[in-house]
Amino acid sequence: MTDEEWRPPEVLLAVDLVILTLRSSRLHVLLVERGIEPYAGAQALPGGFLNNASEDIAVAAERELREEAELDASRLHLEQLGTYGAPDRDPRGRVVSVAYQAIAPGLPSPVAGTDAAAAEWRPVDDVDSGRLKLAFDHERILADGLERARGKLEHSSLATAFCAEVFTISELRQVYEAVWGVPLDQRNFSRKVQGVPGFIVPAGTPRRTTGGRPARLFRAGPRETLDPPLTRPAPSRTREVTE
Amino acid sequence: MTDEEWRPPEVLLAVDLVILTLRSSRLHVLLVERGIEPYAGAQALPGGFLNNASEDIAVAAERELREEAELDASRLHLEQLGTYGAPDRDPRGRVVSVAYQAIAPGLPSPVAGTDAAAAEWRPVDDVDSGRLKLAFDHERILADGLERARGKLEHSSLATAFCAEVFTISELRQVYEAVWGVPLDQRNFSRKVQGVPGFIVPAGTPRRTTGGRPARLFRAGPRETLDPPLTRPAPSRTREVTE
DNA sequence: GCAAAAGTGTTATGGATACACCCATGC
DNA sequence: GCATGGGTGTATCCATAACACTTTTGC
Repeated sequence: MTDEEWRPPEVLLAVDLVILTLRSSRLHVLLVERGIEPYAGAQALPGGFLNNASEDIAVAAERELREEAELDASRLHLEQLGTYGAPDRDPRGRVVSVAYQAIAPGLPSPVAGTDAAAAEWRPVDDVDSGRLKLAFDHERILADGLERARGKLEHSSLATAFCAEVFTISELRQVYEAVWGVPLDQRNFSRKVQGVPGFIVPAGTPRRTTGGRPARLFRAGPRETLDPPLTRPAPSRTREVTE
Repeated sequence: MTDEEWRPPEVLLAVDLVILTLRSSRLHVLLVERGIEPYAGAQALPGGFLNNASEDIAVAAERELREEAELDASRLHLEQLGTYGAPDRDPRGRVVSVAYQAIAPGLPSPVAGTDAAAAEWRPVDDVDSGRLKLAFDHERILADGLERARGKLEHSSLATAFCAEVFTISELRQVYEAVWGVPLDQRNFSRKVQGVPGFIVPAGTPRRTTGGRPARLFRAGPRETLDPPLTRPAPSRTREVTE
């Protein structure tokens, strides 16, 4: 406020990405092996600094998504997760990181590409259980991203972002089961999602058989917020009531 | 990645505050009149730049809360809302703002103080309806904060942050009615909140009469997440189903 | 025919709503 | 006593959960 000579301090602004996907019914996150110090050799979330002083933060997130993961931001869900700016989080100096969360459909090949050679899909369980350590405060960022995803499945159509453009209800259910970590009744789930207007809409030819009756195909509907929501089973609740 | 000579750009980091409270059953936000350009004379959210390069962002938010609103961060709810960094959001240059949301109990006097002379509580309706214009992108920040608050009332104990240390169930209900903008049945609400274990706990002498039977007093319980949640009535849902 | 996966029907239960009714205080 | 606000009881309704059953394919 009182600015005679005083000038506000400048900081370095970085963008980090929590990119989640489903591979063989398990939740995975994209990690890169760091090539330079600090934390050289450690696993970290993809990310980087702003390109120049006039680059928009969201644009920088899309650029990193393209450069490090070879993913097209216009084809997947991307939202801001939070900003992490503890003074000592990066030994190089004052780096403030804006974390973004991306949800990608399951992809056939990992990310074998040009610039993204170091990137690999890792099961989130490996990080959760402590088997895999991440650089900086990236474990916290990932944890926040997972928590956000779990919550958003209930109230938003985020789950369809894990699926290909057309998908079956079973595939959608597997998303919920993987992210929530609970089994769901296939029959009730089917009716429930179809009961939410605008969540999923039928998509053409019901053919994609894996040995049983072919499932009908759907694609994501226009609705972003689910009403009524899909409530996840609450083991904690029933336990507490019994006592 | 390829850093021969290249250095990442630096940005100015600001903190803005969405401070909400309840005054005479209406939701208010704290606004300050800007004294300097840009937007001199306009209403804006309280906020400011980092003090120095090693100040933590959350600490800066607490400091602004103290300086501009004379509120003690340790006594109220404070959480990060989001980061706003469009390149053209501030004509002075590249300013990235980390927005924080604070919830304060209704206070007797507004904020008549020393440094916070320019701060005033304003009904959020005045901004919502367009009667009151805000500087920068602060209308969007406020809108995001309101949306966040509305959602969090359902799943968290945020509502108690609007109340004094001890409060009646009616007072708590008024919080929900003001933030959601809907009337709630006093009797069902009473049972519902008491049915959530750990949400509110009895607090001593039931005395605070305004002409009727004295209400029992409560204080916030240990629980942060509500299980089961308090669902808000959905007028949109019933309307859409009928059509 | 048989296995496998998808989809439909039915029922019991529990929570939410919408009330009527009772309680405790000030005046 | 009576007005005023706080608290409890209860019937109805509807969404959910649990499960049996039918349908449609590949082999």
